[in-house]
Amino acid sequence: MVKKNKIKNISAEEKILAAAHKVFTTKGMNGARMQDIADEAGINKALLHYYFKDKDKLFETIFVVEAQRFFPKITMIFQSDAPLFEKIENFVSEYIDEMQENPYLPWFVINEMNRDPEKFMDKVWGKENLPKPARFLEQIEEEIKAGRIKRINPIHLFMNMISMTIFPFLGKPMFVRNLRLSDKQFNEIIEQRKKEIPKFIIDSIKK
Amino acid sequence: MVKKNKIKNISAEEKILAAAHKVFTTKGMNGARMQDIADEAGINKALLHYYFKDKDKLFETIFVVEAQRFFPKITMIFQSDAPLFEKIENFVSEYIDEMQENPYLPWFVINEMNRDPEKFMDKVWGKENLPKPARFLEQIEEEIKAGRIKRINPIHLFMNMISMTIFPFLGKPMFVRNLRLSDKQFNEIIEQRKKEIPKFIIDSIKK
DNA sequence: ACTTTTGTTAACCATTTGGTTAAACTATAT
DNA sequence: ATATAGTTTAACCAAATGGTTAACAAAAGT
Repeated sequence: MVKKNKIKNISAEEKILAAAHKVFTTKGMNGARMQDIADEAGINKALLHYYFKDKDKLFETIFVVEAQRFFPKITMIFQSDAPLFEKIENFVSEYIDEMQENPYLPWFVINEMNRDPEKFMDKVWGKENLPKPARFLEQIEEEIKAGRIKRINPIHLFMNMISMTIFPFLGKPMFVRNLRLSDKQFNEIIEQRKKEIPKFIIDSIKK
Repeated sequence: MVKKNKIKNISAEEKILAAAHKVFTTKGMNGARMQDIADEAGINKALLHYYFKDKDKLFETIFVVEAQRFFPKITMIFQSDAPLFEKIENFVSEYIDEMQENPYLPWFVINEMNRDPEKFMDKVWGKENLPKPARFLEQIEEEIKAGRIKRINPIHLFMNMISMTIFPFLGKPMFVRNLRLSDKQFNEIIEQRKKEIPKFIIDSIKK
């Protein structure tokens, strides 16, 4: 009656999830085909609908996991109590690590976010559960008042940090082509950015 | 025999182009429906195929125009001979202007670029016609040698500038929600960034 | 053993979607 | 005015696509 953990069942459902993950994150919801997912999983298309009601449901299952992977670190930086500079270093470094392992992530998330912003935001943060930027903004204000950093609108600082961290993954095809970078070189550049971005920021705001 | 510029023809073809522009740039190639475009244009679906062979052809027509709108400024900054700081200011300011008028642009371009990077890049820059970053890189090296700016890998400087300029448009839904910004406030922030980004960069690299 | 539940498939179905056809309509040239 | 070339449409078509069904197989419960 209750779902048992038969070895076969698990492996089928997980094959589906792995396949759906691959297809959805590379093609997006609109570009993904249920048949592609079935093929990728090596099973019959009907089995997809046996485990997951329909395409939307399957997509949402994948999507929520990926979005949770992408966003919580933004929340984290808001709420942690580490010193500002350390916080910046942690954020950049952890984010880049995450995206080096899942380079599709930024495109996937940004793409789906723009496809239907309302539904998206509600699904990622429940209507209530929003990260509170107050702590982060306050912290910057404190540093300014203490005379340790220059006056800057915290929002710009926040945007700059996130932009420099994420965008290179989105613009990769453009960067590698126009800067004549090999894949290896691009990855090296990205690796450098873990230190380069915090340095760039701190050089800019430190008094 | 030869196509005449009858008023009606022009207006039909242009209605199609305007409609295709709207649908493609908001939904993307995969999300766009030929019927939607026809409806938007207020004409019969068959007429789309009368003026444009098929969906791919129509898409490409729109796409090339938009991509040309998005990319040439990157080329420009490489090739101009303006002083470095001025170049940065021009780039940021002009780019933001362009995207304020066409906020869909970054998403559309990034999206299609990731959908098929090879075809994309070839279509935007013909296989030969690549911008040469050498001038820009040299210029930064010169400034470093002249002791006017700190040592920095020009590639990082380039990535930072582009990232800070473009990304806020891609992440808008996230920013407005998490920072509790109204549309008006968001636009004000963006407006500020025309000065804020160059300042942020120059503060960081100036000796 | 045999009944029931769960897992899996091939074949099928309905809708959507890009694209075509043939006919009708409009403007222009003769 | 009428023939002609260009424009527009309604109706249609075939392929793609998401989803269902019915039958069968494998496990689990009794």
